[in-house]
Amino acid sequence: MSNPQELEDVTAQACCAPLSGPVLGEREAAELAGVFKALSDPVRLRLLNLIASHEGGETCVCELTGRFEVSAPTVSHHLKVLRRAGLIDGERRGTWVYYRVVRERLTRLSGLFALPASPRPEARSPSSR
Amino acid sequence: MSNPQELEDVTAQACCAPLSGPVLGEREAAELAGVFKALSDPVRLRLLNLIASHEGGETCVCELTGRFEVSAPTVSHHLKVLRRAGLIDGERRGTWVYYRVVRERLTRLSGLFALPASPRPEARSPSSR
DNA sequence: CATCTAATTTGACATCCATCTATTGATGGA
DNA sequence: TCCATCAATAGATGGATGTCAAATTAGATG
Repeated sequence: MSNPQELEDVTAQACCAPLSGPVLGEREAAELAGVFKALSDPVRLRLLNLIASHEGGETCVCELTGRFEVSAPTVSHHLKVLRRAGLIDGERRGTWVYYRVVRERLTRLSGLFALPASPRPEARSPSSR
Repeated sequence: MSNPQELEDVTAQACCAPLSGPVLGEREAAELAGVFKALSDPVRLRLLNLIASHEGGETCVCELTGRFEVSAPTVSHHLKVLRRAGLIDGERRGTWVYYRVVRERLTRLSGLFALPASPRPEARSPSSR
């Protein structure tokens, strides 16, 4: 799961500066978009939620399949997508596989939506172009 | 743009509790996923970034088209998607249309990725099932 | 009213993606 | 070694989505 060559992280240096910060380059935008794409599915969101809120910090896949209206392979697929986005990481222990969230990743995303103190509404110059 | 019946907000009560919080219901997950879907495109991300970082707090569409490798109708389409997700709002003034970010929306997203103090790693009960 | 420009909508098309069934890989017990 | 179970992969398919060109709407101006 955390095997280096098995699944490269497509979003290595994505995300950091807030969305209201300096202009996003094409590359950063693409990487960031990848993370959000991973979060853009209801099932994946619920999977992430279950894993993140599970006591012990990790969840067995066997606890996830059957809890959704989709088949086990589909759950597996979604876990893979979350993993490729760097949001979770998995580890096999005997028969079962356990997933946990990548804390730093979630923490970083949080900062993305920070906004500056004020949008200076007095500066509303209509046709200032 | 902010015309009530023109474009209903599909994510009215989406998002609030952190992803690590109480279990996400199907409906909340679907609504939240919608917001992330809106953020899952590089062009949309750059548009949002430009609007959010523009001085005066708003940006004329005329400043956005031509700044991308996509056509004007496509930019318009993406702005509509961001609008439907409740991330931006637009207003026509004379010939031009101006967009601004919905601050509270971005602020709320920030809280989503908050994590509890510690995942209690000692509680790693392998096959507690 | 005619016309020009800004922005959006429409319709078409190619690609991507979530889902399933069937199969394969991995682990552990009889 | 054989089999049962958990998890992931492979391949197929229907629906969603990003894109564009062309048409349309909305204001401003002559």
